[in-house]
Amino acid sequence: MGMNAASILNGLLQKNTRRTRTPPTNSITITNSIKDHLNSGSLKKAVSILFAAPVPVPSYIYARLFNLCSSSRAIVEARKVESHLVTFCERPPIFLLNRAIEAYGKCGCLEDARELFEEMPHRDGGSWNAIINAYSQGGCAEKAISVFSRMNKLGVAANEITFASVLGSCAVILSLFLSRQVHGLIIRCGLCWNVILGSSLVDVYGKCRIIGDARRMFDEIPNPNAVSWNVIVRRYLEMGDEREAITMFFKMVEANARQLNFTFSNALIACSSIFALKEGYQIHNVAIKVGFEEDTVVMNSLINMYAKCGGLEGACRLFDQPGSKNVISWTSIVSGYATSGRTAEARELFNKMPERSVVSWNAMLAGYVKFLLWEEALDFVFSMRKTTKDIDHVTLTLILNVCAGSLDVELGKQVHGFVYRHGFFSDLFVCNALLDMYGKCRSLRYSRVLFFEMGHWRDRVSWNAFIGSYARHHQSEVAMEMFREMLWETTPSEFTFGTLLAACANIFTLKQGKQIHGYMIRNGYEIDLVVRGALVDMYSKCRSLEYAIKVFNEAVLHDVILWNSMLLGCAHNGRGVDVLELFGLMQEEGIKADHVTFQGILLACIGEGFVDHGRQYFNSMSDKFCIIPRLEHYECMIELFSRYGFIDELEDFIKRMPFEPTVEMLTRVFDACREHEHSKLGEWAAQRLNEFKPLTPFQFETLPEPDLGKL
DNA sequence: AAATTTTTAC
Repeated sequence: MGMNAASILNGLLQKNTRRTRTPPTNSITITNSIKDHLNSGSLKKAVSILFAAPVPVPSYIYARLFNLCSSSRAIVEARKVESHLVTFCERPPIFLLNRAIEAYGKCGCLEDARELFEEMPHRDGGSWNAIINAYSQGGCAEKAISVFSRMNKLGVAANEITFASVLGSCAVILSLFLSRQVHGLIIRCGLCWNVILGSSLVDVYGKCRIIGDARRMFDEIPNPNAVSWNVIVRRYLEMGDEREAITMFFKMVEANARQLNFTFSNALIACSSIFALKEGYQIHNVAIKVGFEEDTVVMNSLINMYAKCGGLEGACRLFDQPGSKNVISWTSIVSGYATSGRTAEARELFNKMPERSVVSWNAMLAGYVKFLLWEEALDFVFSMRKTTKDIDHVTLTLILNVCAGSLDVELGKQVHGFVYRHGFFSDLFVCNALLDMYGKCRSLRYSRVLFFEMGHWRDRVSWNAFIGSYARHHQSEVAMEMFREMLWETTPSEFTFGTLLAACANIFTLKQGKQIHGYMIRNGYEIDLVVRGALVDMYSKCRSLEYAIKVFNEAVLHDVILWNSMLLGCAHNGRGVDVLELFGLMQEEGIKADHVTFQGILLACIGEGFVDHGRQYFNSMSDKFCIIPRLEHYECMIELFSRYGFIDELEDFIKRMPFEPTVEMLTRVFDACREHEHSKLGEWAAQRLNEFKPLTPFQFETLPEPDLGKL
């Protein structure tokens, strides 16, 4: 302890001076020589000349030396200058020692800074500022604050520099209590008109998520500068109030304040996340007007905004401008195509990328995942693992989504192992994706183990995933019990209610479903379209069609999903005529039917025996509604013809299908033929059934080995 | 003399 480089050098210096009685060197010559080196920026030479001279130099030379040490982060030189100073100046001026503390702080040597500060026989306010700032800049917010409180106890007056550092530290530890106290002190010192302190207060209140106070502080700043505006825009964005972030940006334009490129990117992020294409376009115009269209950050943010807000053409136009192509803009473009479902084009662009980062791979993969293209996604993961060893928490989350979507619990377990081995276990997003995967793969055992292993750093999403796995196992009582358990720890979200209601719908427990509905009303939860759909579904599956209709009618807005819930609800309750009537109303409202709508309609036709109608509706799908009938629609038609004995039509239908009939279809046809005594078609079906060989189960091991564990 | 924000792509 205490034998740092400075003190060793100190000792050497003293020995040196004692032994060799060098004649007093001309101090002016030395000073001039050091000045020359300082002017040409060669710090090392300046310091070595100083170090060789056993005489003090004027204070301003030491000051310049320390400043250069600070800006070039030269710790060795800083130590040499300090040791020279304390050796040859009997009582070094305090302000020079303050410079030394600053230099140590800037070099990140907080221990040197602290030691010097503690050893100083006399300190002034600047010494306190220097050490507090060193701590606050060096990432030791708590230490900065504790030195500040020591300073206060000793009655040393703080100034704006002190407060700026302290507020910076408050913003790191997110202490609202402390921030308010410092705010009080600032007011008492009459410093609240200082722009920097004002902006810092906006910053710290915003970071503590007291956005109202942040805004009040902002409004009190007499002349907000570029940083002040940037902070308020950024804080609104982080609060999720994108509208206000954009509004503040335009206010800034009105106020003629100078923009920073970051302010543009913050405002554009706000536009992206609420799909505000029009506002984004206006911001683009501002960027052109103030000459920011060359700035890479602004350019990339603009490309990203257009790509996200559905203005892909605009994004491409910017992208095609010379000098606009880099990894980030490439990735934005690929992501724009991928997330809008144009995966083939996205992939083509992706393949053309001159350079890719892990984010580029993730963007492409996210596209496959979003559009449920599990096979493509899996192939893509394999080539990703072959091409690069880059992988991050986002990749892992996406791979887990693929596992969940394709119900591949084996691959999921491999990923789980990878997560353990590579230190991703502390990532809540990854762990929640693991929980979700086990839940969707119906691996309740693994879900439970993981959920309890996660202990108390789980969040609301973890609970939702966990409750979801019980719901999927039709254990709605346990799901409800877990819900009550959840309330001790966190607050539920709309997603929770959707999950619980689906669980109730699956096992037809009206009582619990009503409890959840009641809980939501009592606690003032907004019933959004998803939850409303789940409620309609639950009530109708629990045979409370009247409630279902009531919930349906209470909606201000009916989207196609809500209509579908209602249609299917009626269909499941044997109210086929109502289904067809509702379908008419739905079209009057101008809602475009989708494939689920037609499933409801066809089910209604089956229930009512409307064979003609069924046939017409089925044909209208592709003729009028541009919906390609899916497997389930073909199944409905086969059921319709089979149940009502339309065997000739059945034969015609099944033999003209654009794909091979499934085992289930053939079995149904076979049964229908037996019932309606139609041996010809029955024999045909029986023969086709015999051709089916037992399926070999999908083996992950036989695929090219990705071995997620080895990299 | 010194200090505040921000770091764009999943």
